[in-house]
Amino acid sequence: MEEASEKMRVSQEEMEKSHQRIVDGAARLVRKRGIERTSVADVMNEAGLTHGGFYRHFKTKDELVTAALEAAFARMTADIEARLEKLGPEAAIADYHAHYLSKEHVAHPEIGCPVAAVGADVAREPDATKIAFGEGVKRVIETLAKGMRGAKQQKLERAARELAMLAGAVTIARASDPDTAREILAACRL
Amino acid sequence: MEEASEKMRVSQEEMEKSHQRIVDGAARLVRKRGIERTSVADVMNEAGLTHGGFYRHFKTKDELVTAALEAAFARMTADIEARLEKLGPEAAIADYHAHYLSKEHVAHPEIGCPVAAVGADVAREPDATKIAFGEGVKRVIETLAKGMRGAKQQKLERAARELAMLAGAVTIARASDPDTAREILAACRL
DNA sequence: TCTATTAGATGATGTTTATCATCTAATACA
DNA sequence: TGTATTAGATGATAAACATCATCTAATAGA
Repeated sequence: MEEASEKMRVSQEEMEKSHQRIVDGAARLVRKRGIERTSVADVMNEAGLTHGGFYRHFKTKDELVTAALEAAFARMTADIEARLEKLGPEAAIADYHAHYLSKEHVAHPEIGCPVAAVGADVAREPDATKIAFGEGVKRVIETLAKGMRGAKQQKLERAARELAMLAGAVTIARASDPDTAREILAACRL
Repeated sequence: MEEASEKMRVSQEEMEKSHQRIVDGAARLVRKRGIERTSVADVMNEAGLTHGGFYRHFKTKDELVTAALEAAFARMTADIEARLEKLGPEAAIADYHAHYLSKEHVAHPEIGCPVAAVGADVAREPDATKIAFGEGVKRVIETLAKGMRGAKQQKLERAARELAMLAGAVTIARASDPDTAREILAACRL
């Protein structure tokens, strides 16, 4: 095991690991602090690197944000998929519903749904970012629909409404005083 | 009508008008560009003033943001109230539902619902701001509940779910590509 | 093994921004 | 009417930040 010296060039393999750390760190920081309040330097720090090296990985901060959102959505979809595998349709949805509206999810945006965490932010980002976001949303809805019964179109629409309500509820809960937060979550919990 | 000279002190009445212009401009800018991207100087400019005078009206930017949110929620509540007056219960809710999910609302956050416009932003603001936001949400829910039938608690819960879904849907629509936006809105339109 | 390439480090740079200090000319109250 | 007060203007200041230029030491391919 050699120590990394200061100005070391790193192997391709190492570089890919760096890339992953940068994207994952950005996905966490962006959901926690928002897009604007997440600086490139912070992300690089989080990845154990310094700010200058950033531009070997991404052309701009926007590009990083887009990649971070893709990563966050991928995790979210995988999470739902895992519950489907374990619990089967309907039960998986109920389980996810409860998880989404839980105290823990509300308290930890950095590992939670990107829609609730940065939905309003992304509305002001460039088109490329919105396209990635929309793609992520579409995939989440399709995954949720897998856990529902009925005709395909009905399932997709029900899934879309479900996501909208969940994201709205958690967004409101996080933006409100604890009392109002409780009320909203309880009303949506059902 | 006298011209306003450069370094004029203005009457109390005039000052209150300035105050209103500042708050209203902030309410518009904040919903349009987000809290971070709205600078004190921009707001003052919008109000026809220069940046320096700002601190005669507010102690900090946070205080302005809080006031702006209160103003935005007040307008939203008044809007629902007006529909209730004109259309009566149920019909007013249906009307507001359709308006909320309309292309126009999606395209104009600066005059629309603050939850969809800056919900994610407010989650990262100081407690004082969140308290004002929660208060606004509570008032909107109570107003929506007036337009519903059933027991009081049921009405409040139904109203809360309605607001959550509406805000979630519009947030997603604004943050996505046009295609995904259409799908979400259609699914929630019912 | 030798050399061209490059990941990451260091150190600007220019911009944007919240906030403060100071100034001036009206207002508001005595 | 005269004087203390203050709304708003001008100009500074200091902190963040995204991005660029440059440097260095390894890697990767011959």
